[in-house]
Amino acid sequence: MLTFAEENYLKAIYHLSEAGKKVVSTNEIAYRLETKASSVTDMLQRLSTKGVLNYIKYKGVRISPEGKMAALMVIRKHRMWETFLVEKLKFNWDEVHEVAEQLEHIKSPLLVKRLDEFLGYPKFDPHGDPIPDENGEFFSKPQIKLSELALGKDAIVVGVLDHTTTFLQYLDKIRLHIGVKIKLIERVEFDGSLEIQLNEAKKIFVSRDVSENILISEP
Amino acid sequence: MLTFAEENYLKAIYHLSEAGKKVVSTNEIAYRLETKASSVTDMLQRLSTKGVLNYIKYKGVRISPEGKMAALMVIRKHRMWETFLVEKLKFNWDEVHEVAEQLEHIKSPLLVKRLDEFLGYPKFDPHGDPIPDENGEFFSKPQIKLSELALGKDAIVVGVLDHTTTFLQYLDKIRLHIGVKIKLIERVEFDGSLEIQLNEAKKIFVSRDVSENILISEP
DNA sequence: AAATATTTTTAGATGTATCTAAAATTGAAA
DNA sequence: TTTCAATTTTAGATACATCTAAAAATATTT
Repeated sequence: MLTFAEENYLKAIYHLSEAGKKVVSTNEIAYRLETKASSVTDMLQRLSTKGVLNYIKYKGVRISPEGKMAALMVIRKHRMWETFLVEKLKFNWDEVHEVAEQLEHIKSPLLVKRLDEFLGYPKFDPHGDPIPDENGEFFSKPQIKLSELALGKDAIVVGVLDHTTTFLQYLDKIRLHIGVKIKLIERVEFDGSLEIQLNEAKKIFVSRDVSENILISEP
Repeated sequence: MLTFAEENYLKAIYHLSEAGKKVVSTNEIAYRLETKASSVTDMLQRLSTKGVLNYIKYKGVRISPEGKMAALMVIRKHRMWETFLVEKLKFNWDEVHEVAEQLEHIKSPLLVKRLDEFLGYPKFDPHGDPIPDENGEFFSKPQIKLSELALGKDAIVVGVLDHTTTFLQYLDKIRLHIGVKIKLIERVEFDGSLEIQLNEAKKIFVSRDVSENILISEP
């Protein structure tokens, strides 16, 4: 049985390693979790003993198959709770992260099963991120950044890379949500900002920074 | 901000003191929380420093007004989550306790508010226990034990004193649920067991032990 | 390749939450 | 009222999760 802190480390390592593909360094983990490298070393040694990480001193860490599954189950719960909060409790998509960070650690297989049923087996959370199923499998839509969209092309907004409150609230303000159809009207060479059309109606400008944090897919 | 363990101690002390009325001893708390008296002493000293308990060495402990409110908010969340699990996720009433023990520690005022709305502001949980409101206030129905019901009298089942899985499953089996109308047909003097009629239909026998763990009120 | 910089680990503390064993206090019985 | 038993507290450990400071290993630059 993993503690809350252990689950958080595992989740961070899973994300940093791009789904377990890459080796992750102590400093990367420390930066991500806003903690000290020495604390990370301690935890890596403990998680290694528990068999969820393959850790070699000074050489970085790799997530084990059991560790990957454990991380995926935490991510599954996190995204399922976010979906619950938005769909059922009328939370805004920028209000769910912190609460889901707590709820993701609740241990009850029955609860996860029933919640999944109650939500109608959702495949994506309110931010467009895929929800792993009970076997850790999930859809990964082919997607590119809005900044990479070709001029004149249509696309659908399918996700965001930044999950901060400020970014999500800004997207609310400009009415740019998951599922919205967009067309690239113009790209300003000087600063990389874009003029886009939303739902064949309103035209808006977004900066390069914003366009690099919005994920889109072919319609 | 209180830790999980601190909240659990406060809740236990609140219950043992009968809503903060009585002074509670170290041993009582240790027995209730299945821990050692020395661990309890440690915790009482810490909680006393935090202002939620008034503790005098060797003389027992009394819950402070702030402590009482904190305990009530944990109990509020516990009972609200139990209601959610039964009403929305189709849990049986004997399956909810352990999960609610985890969920009651989630810190989010917005979540509590929205959950309350979502459930339609319930006043009682699936076991018939009252749910305190945001000010810590709750209804306490005038209620007696089934064992104290007068012969030939009608009553409504409004609660249980024992919350264990085995007891609740037994009540399911004999179809004795919250809200059921009962009438006392006969009391066996020898062992205190009762013959009762459920919903003006089926007649059943229950032992004294069982009858002392069922709460009823006048119809 | 040696010197320097960066990264990582170890050593030693701190706070939480628990334990066992021993000491102190209280309450009850002789 | 003294003695004995029960209760409660303290002292000293252990595990978790974190920290700072110092040491060790690795990577980079000259």
